[in-house]
Amino acid sequence: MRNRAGLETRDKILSSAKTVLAERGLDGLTVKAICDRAGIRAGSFYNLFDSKEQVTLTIVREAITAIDPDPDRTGTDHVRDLVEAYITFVESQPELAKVYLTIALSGGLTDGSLTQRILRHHQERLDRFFDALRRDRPDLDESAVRERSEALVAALNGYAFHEVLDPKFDFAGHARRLLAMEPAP
Amino acid sequence: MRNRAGLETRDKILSSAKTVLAERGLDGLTVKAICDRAGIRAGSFYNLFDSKEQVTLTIVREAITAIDPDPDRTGTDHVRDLVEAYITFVESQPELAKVYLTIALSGGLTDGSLTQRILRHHQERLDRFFDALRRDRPDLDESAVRERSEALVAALNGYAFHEVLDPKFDFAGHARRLLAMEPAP
DNA sequence: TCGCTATTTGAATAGACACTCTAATTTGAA
DNA sequence: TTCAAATTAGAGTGTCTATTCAAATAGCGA
Repeated sequence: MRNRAGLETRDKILSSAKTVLAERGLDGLTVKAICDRAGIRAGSFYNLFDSKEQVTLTIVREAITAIDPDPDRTGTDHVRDLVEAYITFVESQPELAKVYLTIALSGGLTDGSLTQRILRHHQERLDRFFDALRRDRPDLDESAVRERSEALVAALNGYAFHEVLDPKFDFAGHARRLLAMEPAP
Repeated sequence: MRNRAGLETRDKILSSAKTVLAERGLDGLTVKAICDRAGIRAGSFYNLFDSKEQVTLTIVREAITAIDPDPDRTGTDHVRDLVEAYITFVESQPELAKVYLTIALSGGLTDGSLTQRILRHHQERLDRFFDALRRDRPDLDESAVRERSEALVAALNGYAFHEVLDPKFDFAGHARRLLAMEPAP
């Protein structure tokens, strides 16, 4: 293959960037830090990426894909599946989860393209939960479903947030118990 | 008074810093931006503060106070009061809320002093909710109270997070409905 | 082996940043 | 009014940042 070395370096950069992001946060994600950890020089970095932002964007895209697997199955999944998918994501890739939350909050980069992307994804996720809950609970009217799905997504994000602050937090347990919550009469 | 002018400038700096924080986020909070908006030069800034971090710390301390008013009343307040205090904070100072969440997540500054402070505050807040809920619900055993107060605080943070992402979100409504939630039988 | 291209290097650039310092100015107390 | 202290201005420092580029090197296909 003609450009095998380049692809390998590309992978090294992405994985090193994820590590740096997890250890030092979005602020600590400098080109120098990425290159040092990947064992390359800045020149190689810019041979493979046009900008640092492109790297961050790639990582966020990966996080989005991990949070919402099988987007094609929209229209057939149940709330339980969506919750389990989120649990799997947060537990298997906690640093990616942290990055997602961080960027969502801090607004990302200069031109806001990351924020745009995350907001769009956020809206799609809301819709997907709404559809699934509607299917699971035909006894509720639309506004009740809307309200509950919003509350559910928000609480899930809150639990993820809490888990980042306090790793002893039983994220999976709390997330699953959410499914059984009912408004008191 | 001998140093009235200095105190006035100090106030100008703090309020301008809060505005900048609201408009440009933690990344956009530069000494230059603060001074430009306050109509002063960097020299005056450093006459009144030792570092930029000191300003950020002051603002975060203010946020913490706003989230948890009357810390002396710990031991007498009810869950409803705590929730209402949080609603008031998030609705009246949304950008301060955002800063609080951002710093909690991203780790804040160089030496992590802000993060330490926020983590400590976070733990105190958990304890306060725990105490209040125990008082409000003597019918529940301790582990159930622990679990519920954790879930409540996490969900509140999640709702605040959600509100930052989507300003149309009915934060207050959802937060109040949390109080009425019960695990299904 | 040769040649071409992909890749890497290492130095250089330009801008932003927090922060410092000295000299000028303002201000309040006497 | 006088004067010393408080305050401010404004230029300057050094460090860090992302990014560029010409030149050196490496490695694949023929």
